[in-house]
Amino acid sequence: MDNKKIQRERMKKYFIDAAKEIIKEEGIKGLTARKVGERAGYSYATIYNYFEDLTALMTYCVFDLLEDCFKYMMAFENEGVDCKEQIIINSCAYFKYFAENPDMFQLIFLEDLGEYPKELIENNTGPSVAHFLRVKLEECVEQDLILKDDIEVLQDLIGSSVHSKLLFYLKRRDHEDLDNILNKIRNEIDFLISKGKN
Amino acid sequence: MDNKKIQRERMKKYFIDAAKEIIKEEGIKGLTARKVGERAGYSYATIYNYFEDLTALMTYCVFDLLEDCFKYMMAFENEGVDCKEQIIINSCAYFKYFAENPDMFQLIFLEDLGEYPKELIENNTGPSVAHFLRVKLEECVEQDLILKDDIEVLQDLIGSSVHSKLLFYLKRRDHEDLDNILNKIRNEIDFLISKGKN
DNA sequence: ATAATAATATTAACATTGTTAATCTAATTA
DNA sequence: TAATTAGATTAACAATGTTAATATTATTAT
Repeated sequence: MDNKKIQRERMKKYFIDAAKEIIKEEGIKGLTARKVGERAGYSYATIYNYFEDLTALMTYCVFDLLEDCFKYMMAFENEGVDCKEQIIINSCAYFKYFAENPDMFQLIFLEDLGEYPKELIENNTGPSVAHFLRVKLEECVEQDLILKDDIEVLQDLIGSSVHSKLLFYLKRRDHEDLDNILNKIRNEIDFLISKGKN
Repeated sequence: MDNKKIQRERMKKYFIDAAKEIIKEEGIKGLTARKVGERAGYSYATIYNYFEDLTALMTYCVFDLLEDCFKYMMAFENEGVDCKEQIIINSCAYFKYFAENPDMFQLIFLEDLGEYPKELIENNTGPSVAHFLRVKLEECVEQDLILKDDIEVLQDLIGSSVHSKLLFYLKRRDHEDLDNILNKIRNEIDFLISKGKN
């Protein structure tokens, strides 16, 4: 009976889609078992036949929503542009995406989701943002902008620069405005890549 | 009637202390109005005579707990040590403090606390960790390790490196162990300060 | 010192929440 | 068509933050 599995997956999807909608419209705090049930067209308790608990459902949402994020980011790829500039553009796009979608940041980086179900990890083979950055840094090596040995550190420092700024911005721990922060990101990447080779 | 104010402050302190204890013992999720009331020796609703709501109480705790953090950090200051090394030691200490006190990280950087009461902001004149880092970087300038113009960027990049690693470590978004991360911090600061001057 | 008043603390109550157990309904199988 | 199973629903629980009504204590006025 493979139909069983198909049906089960379909049911799960109803709840996941409902949850995604709610998250998008009302944020994570707006996500409740009752609302998910209602929107999916089932009773509130039915969820528990398909998901361990609410955070399990949330976890499925994360992996689904991650795709949106990637798509947004990749729209900024531009073959013609110099690779350092491409890294800057992409990092700023990454920042802007989360600045515009704070709940995605919350979900992807902050929410306590326990361990991810392995089912989800296995399916997550798409090209990650980290991977994109690495490819571009390798291009920088070819163009003699940075040293091959520094790729690792630079990748980490650039990622840190952006993530930490997102953290402070979205959690209102500093009071800089968006343009200011984007400038800082630009400056720092420029600093890292220009001074890298020496 | 200035006694009124004194008494009010005292009452507030009872609740703040109770809340701090609970946070230390059971984490932020363990903090409830009922528990605070019980531990402070009052009914659960009395809190609302002294604080707008639970998050207001939490905010007071943050500022109180911040002091603990500073003390811990400053214990690592060592006049004899080279300034680059001092920055590394201090950054690692900072990381370790939050690694050992994840709830402090949650409170200080992640929790949604709304705007801080101005009363608290005004009293917060203690030397911040950021300030300490800046002083040490200025020392590095004097020793010709870095350029004066780069202080800003370097301060930001070092802070970002540590904060972002804390974020990923504490929220289990990567799976590196503590020693590994501390090594990375060391490497990155070393990279930033060694390559800074060129 | 006692009565009136104001300040403060407590209890009761409400609306929400996640989650579980008991019950009902629809589908499958014999 | 009857028996069984799977699935969905309702009812219920305990915990939470918060508010309104009530009780208590402290202050003030007579």
